[in-house]
Amino acid sequence: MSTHPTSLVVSPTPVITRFAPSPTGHLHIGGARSALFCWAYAKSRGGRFMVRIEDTDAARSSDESARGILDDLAWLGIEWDDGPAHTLTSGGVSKSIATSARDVGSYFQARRVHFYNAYITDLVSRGLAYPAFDTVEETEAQRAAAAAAKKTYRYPRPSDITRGVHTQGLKDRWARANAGERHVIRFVVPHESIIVHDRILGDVKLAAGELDDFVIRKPDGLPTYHFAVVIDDELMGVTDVMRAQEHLANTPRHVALQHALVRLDDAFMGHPFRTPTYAHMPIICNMDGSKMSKRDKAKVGRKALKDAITKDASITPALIAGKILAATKATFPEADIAAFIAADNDSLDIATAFGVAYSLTLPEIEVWDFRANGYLPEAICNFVALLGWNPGLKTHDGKDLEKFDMPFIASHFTVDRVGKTNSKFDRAKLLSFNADAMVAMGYDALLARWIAWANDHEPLLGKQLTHMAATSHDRTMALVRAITPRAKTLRDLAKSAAFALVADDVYFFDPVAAEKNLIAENYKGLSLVREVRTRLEALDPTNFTNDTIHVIIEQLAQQNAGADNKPAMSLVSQALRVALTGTTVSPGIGETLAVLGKASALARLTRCIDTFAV
RNA sequence: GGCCCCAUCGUCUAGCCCGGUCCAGGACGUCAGGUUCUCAUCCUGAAAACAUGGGUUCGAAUCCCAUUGGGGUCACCA
Repeated sequence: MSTHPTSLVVSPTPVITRFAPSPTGHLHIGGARSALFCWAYAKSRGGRFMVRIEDTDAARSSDESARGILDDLAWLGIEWDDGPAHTLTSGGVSKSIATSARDVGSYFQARRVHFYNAYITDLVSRGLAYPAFDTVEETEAQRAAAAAAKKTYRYPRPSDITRGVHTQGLKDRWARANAGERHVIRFVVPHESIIVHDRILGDVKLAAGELDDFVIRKPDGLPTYHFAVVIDDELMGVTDVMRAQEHLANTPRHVALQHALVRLDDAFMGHPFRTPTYAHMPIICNMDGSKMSKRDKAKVGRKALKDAITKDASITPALIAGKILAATKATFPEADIAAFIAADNDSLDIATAFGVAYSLTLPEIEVWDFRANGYLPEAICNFVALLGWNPGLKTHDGKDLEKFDMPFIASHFTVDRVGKTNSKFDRAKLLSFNADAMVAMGYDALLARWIAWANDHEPLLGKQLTHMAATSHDRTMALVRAITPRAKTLRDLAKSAAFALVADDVYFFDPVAAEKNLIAENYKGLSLVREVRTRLEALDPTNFTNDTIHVIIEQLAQQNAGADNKPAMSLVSQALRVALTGTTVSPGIGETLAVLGKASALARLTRCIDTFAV
């Protein structure tokens, strides 16, 4: 764990890591962990952490997604030194990131096409890349034929192409391409085995002949992922690549490209591309072992839909569309919904809209989901850091150290403590971490966070809380203290706080609870409520605290002790609880009263008495 | 299916590299008690794992091999 002091001296180049998301949706929780580890590694080595937006899929990428991903990263506290400038605004506070990024050109790949094209041209001129004119249908057909014959499909190198030779065939192809014919550019892979030295997995060898001539530039002129990554990592000085294991199989392509490429810029003209160190991290899975993906939302939505249809055959796509329209004002064609049910599409939009319309809880997959549901960034980072890594330290009482903050991760992270095995994402444990984090920050901070969260995600609640905190701060703090042990997320907080947030004259008396605790035994409970009301009325409003109230309640309980002389605490408190909240569940009865305050408490007791008095 | 990676309680993991201190420790969850005015919180305790089979060795969770199982990847997506 402790870095050897010499290692810093030995390593001359500063560490530069990067997180390179594709802006096609929200930040995936697995991506968040990748980013966290890259960030932590750079920080632990005094290096720089970079974010680059891989928007080379013109059809699926969007600036909105890019902004969302950057915002989620910033919210998590994973701040990049290099990358797009971004301002995080949360709870009315703004924070700017990447204000002194290195000047290495745009951090959006779609704006770096000139770089890629220069290197493509160079490769072609050296007989290491060639235009190919196959249609998508043709290659698809060949692939299908190979699959039918149970053979591995590899793109066959054209006979007019020889690696490293600028053949006449290549010249002809280039002429056709320049004339405007639709084409891709393929890389002429070397016939040699490639070894990836992985810092987590060890040496991973790919035999010669396993790679085919893969595409490095698409018909629209944009580079493929493989090519853009290799060019940019070199040009941007990336020294260490850390990413999920799903990328392991791509790495030989990248290494092959690095071996073939040389720098074309003045400062480094002719220098061969360097191979960064690689570390492939285990994958984060669902509890059922499958890879955690955005499609899981569709799966859950579809299952609920199917269950509903099984129960009630009259439910049709048209009916569902209507209900979605009513709930979300969004319109979906019946055909799309039918296709969704039949698993012919996995529309996230339909799944989400369906979830809203049918009050269905979809699994949290993206950072945004956790954010909206009231998880704390520090809890998420802490939890996610433990998926595939741990500091290997003990607490003072000998237990495994597993609660820590971002500075700790930044100073203690080492690649050699990253594991090799995939992990399952256990929400129950995350919830536990989140609950602990809420307590750990202290009630003042928690209130501020709760309000900030509510302002962003539940504006009405935010207004209510802001008003309450401003007008009666003591009662608000009492409320937070009372409900925190009953909540695991910021969103949960509102559930336990509902009794205090509802108006004095609208909450509903649960009939069963009222019968049992107020009316039964000849209105025993109600008479206790009357008695409490009389005694509370005598209290000074400024002295309406848990302690003073508790004394009064205990006295009354003692006076109503049963034959065994045990105070009738349960009798009194349950009667009061129903009177004050309409239900039998609330924080301690003294706390409940104190949170409401004298005026509100008396009003509620009066309303209860008026409602049930004979 | 080809190629690649992986394998400790239900889950996250410590231990493995440098065999003995491990009839395997912690955490979450579960269960049982306790505290308690309800619900929670909190406290105590319990059940719960080295995938299987071969080696190597005086000795294997730790090293080697095979099997089985799981995962990833095979795009003009990234």
